[in-house]
Amino acid sequence: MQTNELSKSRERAPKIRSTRADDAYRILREEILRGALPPGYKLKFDTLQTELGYSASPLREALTRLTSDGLVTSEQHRGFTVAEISYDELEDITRLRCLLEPLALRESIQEGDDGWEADLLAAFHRLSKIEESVGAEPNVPDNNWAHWHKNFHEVLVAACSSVKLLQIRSNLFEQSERYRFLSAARRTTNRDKLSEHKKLVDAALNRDADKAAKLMERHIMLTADHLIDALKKES
Amino acid sequence: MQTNELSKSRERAPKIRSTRADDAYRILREEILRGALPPGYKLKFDTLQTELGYSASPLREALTRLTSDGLVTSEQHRGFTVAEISYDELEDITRLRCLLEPLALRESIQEGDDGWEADLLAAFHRLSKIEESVGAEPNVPDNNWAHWHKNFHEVLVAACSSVKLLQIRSNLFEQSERYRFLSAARRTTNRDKLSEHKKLVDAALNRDADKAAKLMERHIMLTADHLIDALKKES
DNA sequence: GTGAGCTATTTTTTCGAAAATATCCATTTG
DNA sequence: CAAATGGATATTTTCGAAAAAATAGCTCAC
Repeated sequence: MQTNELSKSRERAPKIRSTRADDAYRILREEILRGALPPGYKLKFDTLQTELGYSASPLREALTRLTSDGLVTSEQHRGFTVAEISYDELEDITRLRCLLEPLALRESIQEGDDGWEADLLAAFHRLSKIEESVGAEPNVPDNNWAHWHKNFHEVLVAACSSVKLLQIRSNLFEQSERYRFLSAARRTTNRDKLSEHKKLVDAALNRDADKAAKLMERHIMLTADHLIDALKKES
Repeated sequence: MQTNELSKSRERAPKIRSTRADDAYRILREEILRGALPPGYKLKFDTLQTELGYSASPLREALTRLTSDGLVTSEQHRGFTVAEISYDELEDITRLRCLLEPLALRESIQEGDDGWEADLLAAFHRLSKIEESVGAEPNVPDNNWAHWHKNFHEVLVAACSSVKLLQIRSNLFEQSERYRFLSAARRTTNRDKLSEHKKLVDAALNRDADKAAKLMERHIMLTADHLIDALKKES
């Protein structure tokens, strides 16, 4: 049990204490997103408990949350399973993203201040640096790239004032992410995302909401098309 | 919904038992929706445990789910609280509903078959019967009315094929419901909702998606305006 | 051979108590 | 007097085991 070490480190910096349920949630989400826990995989408490070192209560809370996120399904008295994937669902998610993501972007562009512009430039810079270095090996689903890509898209819409819209957007983005990871191994072509992102930044900073919205929609559609292609090659 | 028939069939085949966490979830959601547990109320485990008779684990799961639903907030190591309400949030919810609810309705009208038409007529019938009997006492937030009203709106969009859209819609509807209940005690005027619902049914059965969508948007806006008026009278 | 019923086993769910953390309040200290 | 200290209390979170339910395996009747 890590209780000893944990409580020691907590003594030093007592402010930031995450619960074990939180940690379990993050870990499981990661593993599901990147396909380490594949669709349909039965999430047994016994296994998870011994493998992750968390007891049933925090695990159960984590799985409950993931169920709300749409990454896990649950049946009464039958436990939890990693959610299945399907073309239909990917299309469904994509369609909604095409509607909501541009909407959030429009508002963000309208409301964003100097701080937002700065954040956006910073986020783009980080992303492009990663993209350069990863560019050589396109087939490796790089952890860092995913992180900064997500961050970039989050900053892009961050100035939007609709909390609910941002929540929904974030959840849909996350679900798309899983499809990306699941098709990443089979991905062959690597389109020039950097320039797509660059164009988004330019439009945003020029406060050209119409253009930005259009670019965003195309960006999402292109990504989804790639995913569908990749998934089809498998089957 | 067909909850009655379903539960009856469950009695015969005693296989399907709900978990205590499920029950706790439903109970707490009800109480929060109708304001018995008011915004800002601290949800202490000790109290809930003795009052509802559930132990910590199922309660915790219920509260976690309600947090995802936006009815409860939680802070690490600080437990759970009934979510606060605000004009801003109500506006936010309303705006999104005005966007998504008509969209779902359009698709439902496009895809709905004969069975859907029948369900819709049935749902409207039940609602109008309730509405007649409740009409005399407009200020009583009647449990049954809320149930059949929710059911009516659910059936309206039920033929929409986008699972995610329906999930989001349902969640936003639920959050609006809380505002309705919270303002119900202070409600004075009682507009003619029955005719609004009637018009929706007619447009839907005539497959006039444009008209139905417009009616729906107006319906949501009117409701929200009433709520805001009612809430303002309080402060 | 098939399938209904029964038992053993596995797995989920729930409980009651222990551990970890936050909160409160009195007291001290600068 | 304000802020820091420390200990008592309240509360949340987690654990380990018991209870409840599902699943698998087996027997036996037909």
